[in-house]
Amino acid sequence: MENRIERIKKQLHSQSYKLTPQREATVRVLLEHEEDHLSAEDVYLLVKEKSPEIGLATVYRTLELLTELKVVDKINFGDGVSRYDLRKEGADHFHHHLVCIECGSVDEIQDDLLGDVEKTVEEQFSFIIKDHRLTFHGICHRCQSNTDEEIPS
Amino acid sequence: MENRIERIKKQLHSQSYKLTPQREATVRVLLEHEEDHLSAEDVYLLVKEKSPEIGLATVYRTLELLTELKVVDKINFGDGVSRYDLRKEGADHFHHHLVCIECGSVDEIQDDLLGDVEKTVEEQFSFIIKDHRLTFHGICHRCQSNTDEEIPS
DNA sequence: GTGGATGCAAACGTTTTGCATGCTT
DNA sequence: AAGCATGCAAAACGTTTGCATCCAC
Repeated sequence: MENRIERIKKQLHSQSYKLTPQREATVRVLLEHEEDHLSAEDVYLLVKEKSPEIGLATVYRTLELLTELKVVDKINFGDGVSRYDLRKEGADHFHHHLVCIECGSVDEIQDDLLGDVEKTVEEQFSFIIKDHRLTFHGICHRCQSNTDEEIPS
Repeated sequence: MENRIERIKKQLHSQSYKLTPQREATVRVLLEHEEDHLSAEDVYLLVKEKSPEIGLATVYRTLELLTELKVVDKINFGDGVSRYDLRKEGADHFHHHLVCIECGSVDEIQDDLLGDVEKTVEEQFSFIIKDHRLTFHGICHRCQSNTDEEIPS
């Protein structure tokens, strides 16, 4: 935790940005909710719990900055809001997502499933891949067992 | 062209929706611009050329309806607008996209690249895949040859 | 004291909604 | 006459921006 903050701090400094208290509070929320896929508003509300004076615009500006630095990835599951997902330590590719159309849950796949596919695409379409987004929509394992129960969000 | 309209008409009727003139005009625009990735506003402006009395809300409502019927797929490339992409005839999977970070162009890949990957995911994560979204971000073949020219959008 | 960072409120662009009107059967 | 579909305008929503203030060096 602390060393991840330290690393992000260095990354900011290397581009002459500072890790202000507001930025640190935002990063901490992201670290504490690594498994969730928080929207800017979600992050704002969580940061506000510990630092009530923070403004929504600052959260947006911080998230934008972190996206530029590739500390987080901005992703959109089609529900009209952007969500922010911390990059895993040393991950050179963006992980994939399983979105359940029943309960709305989002699970992550860390495995690099696209190695071969990317090689094919680069050769066949002369396209130099810099990043990717892969999301599967379907029914998660939890909803398969609880077929007739409502899953609260 | 005409038979594709006919098929969509039947699909609407089967769910007791009508193919009104406005809906038909919208579908025709989508068919005529199958390669593009039009936003709702884009569609609206194009429909307006031939049917100037149409309202933007109707276009939105039509696109929503077509999305429900899986005639089109709604997709978001992260620029804040939803785009609508006709499903290819008989395509059982949604095609993939190559988004160029230089010139903003969007190319399509019709090949089913994910067969093996999906099998792995379904087995390994007990997830029943209903749909997918795969987008690569990188440099398209045109921008690789024209490295120092500006490509107009 | 200078420059970046912040908080607030206003502005913005996209999408949705309410409602009165219109069309079709 | 009933019910869906439409057009318009207003509202809603997420996000960005302008600006005065603040803070760190």
